[in-house]
Amino acid sequence: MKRKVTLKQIAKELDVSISTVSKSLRNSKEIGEDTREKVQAFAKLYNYKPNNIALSLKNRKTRTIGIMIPEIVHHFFSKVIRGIELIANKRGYNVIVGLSNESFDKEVINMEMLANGSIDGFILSISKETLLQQDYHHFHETINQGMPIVMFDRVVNEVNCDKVIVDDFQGSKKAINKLINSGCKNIAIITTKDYVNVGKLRTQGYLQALEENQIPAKASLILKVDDRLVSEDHLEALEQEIEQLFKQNKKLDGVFAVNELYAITAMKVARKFKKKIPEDIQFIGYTDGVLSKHATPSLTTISQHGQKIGEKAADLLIDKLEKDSEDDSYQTVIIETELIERESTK
Amino acid sequence: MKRKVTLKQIAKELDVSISTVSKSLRNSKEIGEDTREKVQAFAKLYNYKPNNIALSLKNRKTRTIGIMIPEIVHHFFSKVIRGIELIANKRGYNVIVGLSNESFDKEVINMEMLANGSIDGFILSISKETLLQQDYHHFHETINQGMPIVMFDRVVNEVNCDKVIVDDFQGSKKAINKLINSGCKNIAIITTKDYVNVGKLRTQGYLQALEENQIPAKASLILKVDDRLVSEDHLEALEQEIEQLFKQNKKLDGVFAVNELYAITAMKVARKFKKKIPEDIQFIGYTDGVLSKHATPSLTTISQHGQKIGEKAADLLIDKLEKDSEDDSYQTVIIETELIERESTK
DNA sequence: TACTGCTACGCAAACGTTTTCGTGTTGAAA
DNA sequence: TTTCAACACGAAAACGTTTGCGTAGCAGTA
Repeated sequence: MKRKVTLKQIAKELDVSISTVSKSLRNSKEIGEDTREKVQAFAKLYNYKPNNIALSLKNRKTRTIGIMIPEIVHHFFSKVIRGIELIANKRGYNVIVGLSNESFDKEVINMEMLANGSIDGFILSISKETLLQQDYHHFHETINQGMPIVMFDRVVNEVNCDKVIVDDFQGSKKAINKLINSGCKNIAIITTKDYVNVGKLRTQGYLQALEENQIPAKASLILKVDDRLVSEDHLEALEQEIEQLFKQNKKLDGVFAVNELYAITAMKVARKFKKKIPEDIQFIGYTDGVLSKHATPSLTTISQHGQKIGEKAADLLIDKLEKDSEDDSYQTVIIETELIERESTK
Repeated sequence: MKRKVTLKQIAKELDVSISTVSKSLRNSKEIGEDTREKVQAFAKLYNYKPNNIALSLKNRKTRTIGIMIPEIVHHFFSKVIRGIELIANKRGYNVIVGLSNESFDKEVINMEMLANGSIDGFILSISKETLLQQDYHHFHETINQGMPIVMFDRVVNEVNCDKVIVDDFQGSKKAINKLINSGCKNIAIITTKDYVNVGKLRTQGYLQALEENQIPAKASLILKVDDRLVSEDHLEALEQEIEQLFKQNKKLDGVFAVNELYAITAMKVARKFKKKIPEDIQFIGYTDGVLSKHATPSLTTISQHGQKIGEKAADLLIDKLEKDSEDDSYQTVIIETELIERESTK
């Protein structure tokens, strides 16, 4: 086992100074041609690569981006990571991942752990618990220390930073308009409690679309599910809530769900009620994932373009990192949604 | 914006030496009680946290684990990451993620990038291209530099390191035995080309199970799909190949597929052929993912326990990192598979 | 007084780089 | 012969830590 070779070792071996070696490798013309070549040959032979940690310490830059997300076993988030990694690598950065697991404490601890020199900036999506407690001091402190943050998807007005979001409002409207144009008269929405901002916006889009089409909204058509039911262990509870929705609205002919799982589960309930999809009732989900594509019937969805979100977030962050001027202007980029039509709608 | 405070700044402010500050914070009894308290109070006030990079350089340890996987938008791999992250965090390590995207070159480049001081050890699963080319020099070099590697799932005998694998052979047998016990007489396997080791093992398990039950294997019942068809863009091609399988074997009554997607697609084809599941034909998949759980009918699968694999791999790596003795013994841990019965089998 | 032994602190090296500045050696011009 | 620029290289500081060792000051003892 041979340890990694350092400048010092090369210097000693070739009987020159460390500076000479360093300059030779960086092709400084301060060094004579023969010395330079000799050093370079030796370095290549021993496969010399500069030590990243030493460089980081010297330059006070790590060329590493920290990601903090609530959950990684999730189609949307992993797509975002893929986007971030793609851009980061292309621009010479590495990516370090922290999981908050939807917990406020883990979010705080993980951020502190990474903020002490390990990374140059953050890309993150806020955990549900943090949204609930509305405690954003850790973001403010991080930003205050001069470490830029880019938030995506679950963002919050109280924090001043670059943001990449999906136009949930418009996306939702797009879905409802599609249902209306396909002949639906009684459209329900299955959404989450309001503290998750994206759920709130999607509900608002639903209401607005109805209004614009002179369709009166009915409270019984709005089902706000407790978030904890999204956890895969409480599927039966979720199913029962949706069954209630069907029973209360016999003429239901369209369903818009704010995530895949709700939509798939709703389709299952519809099948139980002997309704034909899409003839009797149509479905649209949100977040284009693997479930939508491979369900039977396949599910029409609003795609969020997770990868694009990641790419944009990474570009925003790296731009800020590499701009020397410290401007305090922040932008919010909106990634357009897209309606992907499949078999669950006419 | 206030930059992070350093020992030097505290020292200057309190008019003591840097060493005094450092020792005070580490509660060295070399330092007098009053000085110690003064320094600690000041440090707390300014929220001093030691700089990780400086520590890494000094200790020649980063307390960071590098993960290199072929793909992150993948239920199995993200579960593994979750397992790694869980253990790593618990034991005070961070996790840095590299994606090979199934490419040999990216795997090599990414590994070199991380190996230069950024991490203490690797946990990885080999890319398909690397498996195809059988070029493992980058693994050998990394290990030679004294950086431990733990491989999982897609491993290879040629590299000497700790490994965590699934008992694909037994898992596959488990599945086939289940089908046989449920009355299947003509069981097909949908698998990948042999260069992916896990596909090969699963095929062997299939053959062995048949043999043990005195059922002759038939070549027409073994469908080896080109891997590129797993990419979601070639679903029709995949579907056609499976249709061929059905046409050639009219009495087909059981299908074992080495991944979720193949299984789901096969069920779709069966439905097209008006076969009832599980009455006329039964299905078992491999890799328990979100598709299996929410398909209709839900799919019986062999679960690989991705999270456990990640946890075990992380424990193995950290154990090796923290053991000072340099023992050259490597172990291969086998994670048991589990048959999860759902609606696609009787 | 002279010595011993604490206590409480500072100095400096080390981790591996990069970079600024200084300097010894040439050869040529004055 | 002196002077000077050009060349080729080395010394040292800096990034932020930790730690072994040296030492000034002081009290106690012989």
